[in-house]
Amino acid sequence: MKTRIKTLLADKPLGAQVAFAGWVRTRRDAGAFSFLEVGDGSSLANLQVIADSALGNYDSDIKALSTGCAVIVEGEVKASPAKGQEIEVLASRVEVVGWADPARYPLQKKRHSLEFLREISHLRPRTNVIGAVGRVRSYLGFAVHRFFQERGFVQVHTPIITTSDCEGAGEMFQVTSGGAPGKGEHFFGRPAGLTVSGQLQAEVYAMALGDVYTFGPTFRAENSNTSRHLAEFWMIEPEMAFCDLQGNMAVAVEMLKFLLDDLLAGCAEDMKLFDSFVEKGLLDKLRGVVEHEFARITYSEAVERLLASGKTFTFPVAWGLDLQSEHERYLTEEVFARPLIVTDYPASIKPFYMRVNDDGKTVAAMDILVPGIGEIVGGSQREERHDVLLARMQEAGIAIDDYQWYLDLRLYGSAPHAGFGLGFERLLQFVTGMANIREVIPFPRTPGFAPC
RNA sequence: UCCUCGGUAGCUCAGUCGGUAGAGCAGGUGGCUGUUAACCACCCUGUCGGCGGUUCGAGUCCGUCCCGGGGAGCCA
Repeated sequence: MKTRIKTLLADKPLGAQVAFAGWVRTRRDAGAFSFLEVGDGSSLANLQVIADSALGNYDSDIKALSTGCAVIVEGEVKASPAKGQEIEVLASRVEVVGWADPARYPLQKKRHSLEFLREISHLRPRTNVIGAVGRVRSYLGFAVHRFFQERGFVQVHTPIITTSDCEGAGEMFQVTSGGAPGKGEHFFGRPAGLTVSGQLQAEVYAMALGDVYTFGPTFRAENSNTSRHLAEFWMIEPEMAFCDLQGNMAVAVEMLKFLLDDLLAGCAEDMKLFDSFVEKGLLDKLRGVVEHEFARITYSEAVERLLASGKTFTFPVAWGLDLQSEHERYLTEEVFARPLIVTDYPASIKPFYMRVNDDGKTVAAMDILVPGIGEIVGGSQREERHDVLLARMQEAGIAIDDYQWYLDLRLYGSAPHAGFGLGFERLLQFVTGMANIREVIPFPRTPGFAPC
């Protein structure tokens, strides 16, 4: 019976005979035996194995072990007499099941640059930091589902292939059958693409099931080459019926605090690694977000603040112009030094589906900005009035015929509703401190890059 | 896509005024040690990102393309 190293390190079953399997991180030889550091991916920490020279395969196998080799170990758990680890396993058997030729294996015991590791995305999860990201990503993804499920939200699997663009959400990848016979020019009878957002379809289910959410992959064919953009990324999009902008913000803030708090408790070991080696002060930063209120200002107030700041910005500040990265960073990093919610943007710079405020000039939109990343959440109350929505769509040049289904939601039992989108990888960047988004998704897809 | 800085050994980098390339680590061999990124000695390692140009001669200068870092735009 194989036991996970995480379990052995937590339970410390001194005197017990155990069996486990993993990959050798390092081998150090001492006179009559060798130290093997073995990890199985279940935790950041490895388990030290004492392999005595009396073992039958000591000279043939154990002395030849190197970083990356796969082994199955059986032995007795003992208290370690030396510093660095509490327990170790005195091996009665070490079976090598997979060699890793040290002359060719790219991973060394040393640190590697993240850029180099990206070139070997099939091997990089074996490193401490990328392995930790993998565990944290999994934990956080499950926490997202827990947050919504515990509050009665219903998950909706919105389509990956879609025929409706979500205006303002960037370029779509085109989907074709590559000339597969029998369906004419278009497999679906019309042009189709990969989804850029599940929001519009989520609204359909919100108007039937109440509170819903999507959590799935999203695709953008933008030629974006930055540390914050991917061509394929995962988005969390709740959509709530009978909900206004205030309720929307409340859910977004509660969700962020829940996720951070849960992660700090549930991934303490990995989070400590990020705090020590990736972003100093990360844990304090995250605790601060959990414990403090988010700052809130309207777009109009933000413009006033920027104009009154006396700062010289590269891009102009004026009511009606969108806030640039430098403006958002100044507000969230310098003025407030904590997460900041900016609301009520000019209608002219926001998509058609956002609800027009009574002033006729602004919409019930909200962006949550966080220090270091910028925009992490974007949401709004949706326009529920058929006539207003139709006018906005015509104004925006939307092909009305393609969106009758969306307009129908406002024709039959329309209700106020609201929702937001959260970029899962942006959140992971924020919680791990990883500077480049390519490090927080297992297989990053960027322009010109998709090796496997 | 734009601005900017880079691409030299498996990795991280140095390479002066244009004169045919070096260090540390990794790897190999041997030694030593309850070791912790072990240590000591010796040995091996190159399409200097690709293509083209200038030159007696290019890692070095010029052009162009590809890739990466940082910043920006677009956005999540």
